[in-house]
Amino acid sequence: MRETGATTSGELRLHNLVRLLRAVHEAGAGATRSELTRSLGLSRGTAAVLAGELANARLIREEIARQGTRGRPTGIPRPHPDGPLALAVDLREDVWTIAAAELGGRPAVLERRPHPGAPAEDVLGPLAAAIRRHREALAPRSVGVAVAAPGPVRDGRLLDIPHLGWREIDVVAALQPALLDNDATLAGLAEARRGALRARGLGLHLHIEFDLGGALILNGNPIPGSRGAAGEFGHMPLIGSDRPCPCGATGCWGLEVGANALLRATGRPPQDRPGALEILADPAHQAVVDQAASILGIGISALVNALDPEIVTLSGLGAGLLARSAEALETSYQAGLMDFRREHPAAVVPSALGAEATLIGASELAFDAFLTPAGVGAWLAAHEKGSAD
Amino acid sequence: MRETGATTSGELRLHNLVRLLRAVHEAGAGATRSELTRSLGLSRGTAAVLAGELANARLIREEIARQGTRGRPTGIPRPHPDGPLALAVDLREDVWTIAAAELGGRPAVLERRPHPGAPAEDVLGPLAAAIRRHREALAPRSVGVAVAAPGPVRDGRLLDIPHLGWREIDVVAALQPALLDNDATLAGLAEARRGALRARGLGLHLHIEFDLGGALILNGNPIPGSRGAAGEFGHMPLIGSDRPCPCGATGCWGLEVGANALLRATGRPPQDRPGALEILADPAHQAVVDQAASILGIGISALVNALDPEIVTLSGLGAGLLARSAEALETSYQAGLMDFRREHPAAVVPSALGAEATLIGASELAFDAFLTPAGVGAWLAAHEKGSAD
DNA sequence: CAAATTTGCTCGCGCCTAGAACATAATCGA
DNA sequence: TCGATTATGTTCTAGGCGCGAGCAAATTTG
Repeated sequence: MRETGATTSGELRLHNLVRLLRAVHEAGAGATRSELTRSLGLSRGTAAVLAGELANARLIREEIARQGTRGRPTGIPRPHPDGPLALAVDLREDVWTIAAAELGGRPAVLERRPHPGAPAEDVLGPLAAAIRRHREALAPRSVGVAVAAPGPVRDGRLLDIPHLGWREIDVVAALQPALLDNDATLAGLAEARRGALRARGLGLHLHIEFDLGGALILNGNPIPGSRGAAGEFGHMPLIGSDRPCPCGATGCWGLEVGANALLRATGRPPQDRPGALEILADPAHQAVVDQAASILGIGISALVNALDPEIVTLSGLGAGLLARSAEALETSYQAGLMDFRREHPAAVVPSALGAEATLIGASELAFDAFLTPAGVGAWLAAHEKGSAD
Repeated sequence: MRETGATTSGELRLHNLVRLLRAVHEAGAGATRSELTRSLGLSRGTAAVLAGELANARLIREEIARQGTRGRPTGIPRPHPDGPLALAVDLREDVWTIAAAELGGRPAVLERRPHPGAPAEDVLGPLAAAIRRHREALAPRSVGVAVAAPGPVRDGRLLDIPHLGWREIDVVAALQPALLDNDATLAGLAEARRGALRARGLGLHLHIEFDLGGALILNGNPIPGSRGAAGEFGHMPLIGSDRPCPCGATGCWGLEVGANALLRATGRPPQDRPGALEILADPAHQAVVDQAASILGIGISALVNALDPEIVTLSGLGAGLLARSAEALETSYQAGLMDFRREHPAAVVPSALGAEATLIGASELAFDAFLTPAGVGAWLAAHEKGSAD
């Protein structure tokens, strides 16, 4: 999806426009036109034409760079203030959030509402209405909607959230024009584009809440499952447990790491996220935290052995476990590695984005669909008559 | 590596030449020029120019199609009989094989020799000499050498084979111009290009001998590890064992599936490959085979849960376990899956290529490096003065 | 044997990018 | 303070590329 690959000389122009616009999106601002020209391997003449065309279509706006270097000052192409917006939706078990992001920018929250959780129609109906309202308010600037959901997603449409009783809910049909993916996968995507996995070849992101999921990231893109349900890394029997998992399998290691593991070990009832955070913060429960961190280390070592990522990032409770119990995690991680990996083991680091990650990932997903010859081409066709500002 | 992506109109020609040549390589023969023209989205005029240029450079030769359809007969572009050759080397613990492959063709064995196994210099020295000899004999047709090795490979250069005492052997330096990868990974690559993983989105290949390795294949390409050592799927503690593994970790499930597991369960000494094959073929040892197959099923289910491949292929002993004990494998595989995966579980099938797979994979690796703008461009530059035949 | 069909071939057109030449606007150095 | 230097934007021409229309060629069909 990131490599376009032109075939005809006509497609070439669109291909290079997309490359330039994508570079602006990735850099946010911060990159000058001359830097972009060089890094994309274009001639100055071509770059001028492309930048002019993007500016004309209100996709970018060039500002003069305040600089200390010699020579004629170059421009800094920035996302245009009237440019495209992606709508990012973070759907959680008890609340949803709608945000809008400009190219290269962070999503800004438009609306956040608690919801009843079940039945699914009572959640998705109002959410669909809210999305429609915001889409209409943002009118021609909106170029796509992407939704992050807290459960396995299949075929880009169907969502399961077992403990809410959601079974094969067709979220895309309910929300109409929308892209859908798992929240952990999208947190990984965000990390790949804007966080610690940026510019890395192969990276592994693990997101821990009640469940343990994530994404394997290759060159900035999550490896997609054949049915869109990859990254369920928590559902492997890595620790010889025979505890049944709500997923239907047995002994999943994610059961011993997630929020419910902390609650169980301290005798609290399950499904209490604030409670889990309390335990994580409470020095009196260090042993419980150490135990979860140790098992996390085992799981990470198994995945590093198998997949050989360059770096592993942790978000959600995973970041907390790493912060509070780095030693236990590191010890079991090292012990589980193959000998030849111990010399240069993949670094295990916390996510750089925190709670914002899922919204960022959703907006990246929406912009990925836009930043293609088809998407940009459609925008250009709609804006080409508009002259320069 | 497969998507080139032209930027200038000059690169466009090379890009399309590579696309066409790659299509011929993938189809072997069997595809007519008009079919290729359509599937590549070219106009007839452009296709004529491209085909002419490739024929002129002795990369393809067009033969007239014997056909029953109406209309003017189209040509069948075949690899040129004087076209490029890839040298594929299968380096095993006790023997090496050198083979040569044409575009789109199977490797033909040139030389096979047993070797002492250790020290590494005594193996690689004569092998390097043999490769050099064959390269010189094939003179200008040879476009690359790729080596499949039976152990983890790091950084594309370093090879470990613990039980032969090979530690961080720089195979590439010893064999000079050569690409190196793990045999299981290359078997997976072969399966992806010429076998059961062909035209699949995400596939998983597992190769079982003494060790259990493989490759995760996305759109025909193995996911590369950050240090080139991905696919060591056997080294995860999936079954609660505490058996130490020669790799340095503990409880690796590959230990209970590979050749040594069969030998151990029947009281035989380890490292006896023919012995393991005997056990696999002997109905008296069905229970032992069932046990290994059952554990294989557990491992596959864990990997399917985590990675969501469309299909899983098995080679080496894995194909034998599937053939001899499909029921035990299937039972534990199903039991280990997450509920929502059981509806359409990834199919588990034997490799379509058998023992030839590693050589095929090595030749694909060598041709992958050639079938790029740089590789084909260099060949064209060397052959452009030569007129048509 | 003629009509129909499919494909190959040739050529002009529009489009694209590179690169050279020039213009512009900053810093540097005396 | 002011020319020299440097880096970049702008303009324009030249060279290439693929498309597509029109025509030629070769086979099947009836």
